[in-house]
Amino acid sequence: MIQKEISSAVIERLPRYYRYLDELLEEGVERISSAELSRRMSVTASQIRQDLNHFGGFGQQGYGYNVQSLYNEIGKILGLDRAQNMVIVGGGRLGQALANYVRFEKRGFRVIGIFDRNPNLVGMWVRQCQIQYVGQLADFLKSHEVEIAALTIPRDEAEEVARLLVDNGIRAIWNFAHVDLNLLFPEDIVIENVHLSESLMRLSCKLNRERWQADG
Amino acid sequence: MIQKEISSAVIERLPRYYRYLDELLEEGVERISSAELSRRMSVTASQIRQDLNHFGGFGQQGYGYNVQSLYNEIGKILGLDRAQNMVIVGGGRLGQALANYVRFEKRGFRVIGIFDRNPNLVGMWVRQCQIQYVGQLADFLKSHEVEIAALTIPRDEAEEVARLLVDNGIRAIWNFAHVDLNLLFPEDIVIENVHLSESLMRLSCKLNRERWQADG
DNA sequence: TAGATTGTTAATCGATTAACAATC
DNA sequence: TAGATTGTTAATCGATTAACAATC
Repeated sequence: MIQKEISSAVIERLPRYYRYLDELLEEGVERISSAELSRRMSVTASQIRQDLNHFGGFGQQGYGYNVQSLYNEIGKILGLDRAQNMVIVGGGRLGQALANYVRFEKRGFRVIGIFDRNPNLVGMWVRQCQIQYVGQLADFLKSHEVEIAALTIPRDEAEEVARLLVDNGIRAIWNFAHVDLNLLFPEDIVIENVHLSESLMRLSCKLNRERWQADG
Repeated sequence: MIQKEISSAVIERLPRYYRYLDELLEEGVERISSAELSRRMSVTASQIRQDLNHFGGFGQQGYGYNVQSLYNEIGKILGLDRAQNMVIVGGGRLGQALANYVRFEKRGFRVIGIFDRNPNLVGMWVRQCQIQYVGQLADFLKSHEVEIAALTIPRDEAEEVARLLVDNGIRAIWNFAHVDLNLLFPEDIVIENVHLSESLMRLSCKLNRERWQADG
């Protein structure tokens, strides 16, 4: 598997390919051409071929792509071919929602700890985990192999906790707090921001523009 | 306010500007130059000026931008200058998390109904709403003015419910289910997808590439 | 072999950045 | 007026699409 420098535009799209391939597998489809996949996903066949070729020839001329092996290959690129431990910091509803999300487990993500600073939440069972006091987080990270942390706490606390996480070996932060953590850490710490309120604003913005266009 | 055709790349960035302007207001900053803002946000000053100019001259030569008025203007573009009602379909933890999220209210989004098909959840209070049975959704939409619906239900049910929503006047769907609803509806229905599992895969993908680069 | 479909190069399109004249 | 900083045009860069030769 040759990896050229892959643009983030391609990385953005990979999980979506993966999802469609998963659906194809469920349907029992064995092979698919870029043209057929392009119809389903409504992107150009050209783009599909370009994207997949970044990783070396997954396809075969005159045949197309084998769904199962393409699925496996993309899974490897996404790092889904191994179990990955994860902690969740912030045991509120959002943290609980993430912990309960069964599908993550199917992808190899395993929540091994949930932490909160609120004593009312500490001790509560969420799926297979009991919420622990956040003061125990550092020790926990030292004694467990975890690279990924989800951060579902308020903005004000996020930076401090993020530093603690990184200082204790966390390599990737799935950040739901409204701070741009990426500006605070060196490049080799992976940050994926999910800013829900910004997403809602985009929705509202598009809706607003619709109204505009309808008016004028 | 002149509105040229605005690229989605710009719309993507607007909420982030809005957030930074909000922070500046909290700090009591009255004016800011594109250069200074560019430092804070770590984007180019050029991009900021280009972006803001899509909407007509918010700035003033030799002075910069007035934080308060720029904040207000962007707020208008984002449609935050008026109250917007919203229903949540799916009363699980994720739906509850969204309903509880206070900050949305600050932005004018008001959750006026939560629905679920699970009888165990029906009747439960979440913030100011009591979860209702999903069978009552259509009637509710007919008798209330709502344009926005958040969809936090499993993939399999999403399409059917989305059709019901659209048939009953919903104009914008904030979609957390793992389906591309945008492929199913005409262009004037606004869809904003939040695919959390894909977000986590991107995180994992970047982490995976880090490891690669470290190795070889 | 003929047909299908990829891999890959070249052309186009759009978005970002640089530069500078306009103007507060 | 002089200095600062925008608005805006032009240049660059990157990503998407089109086209077609390679090959299964």
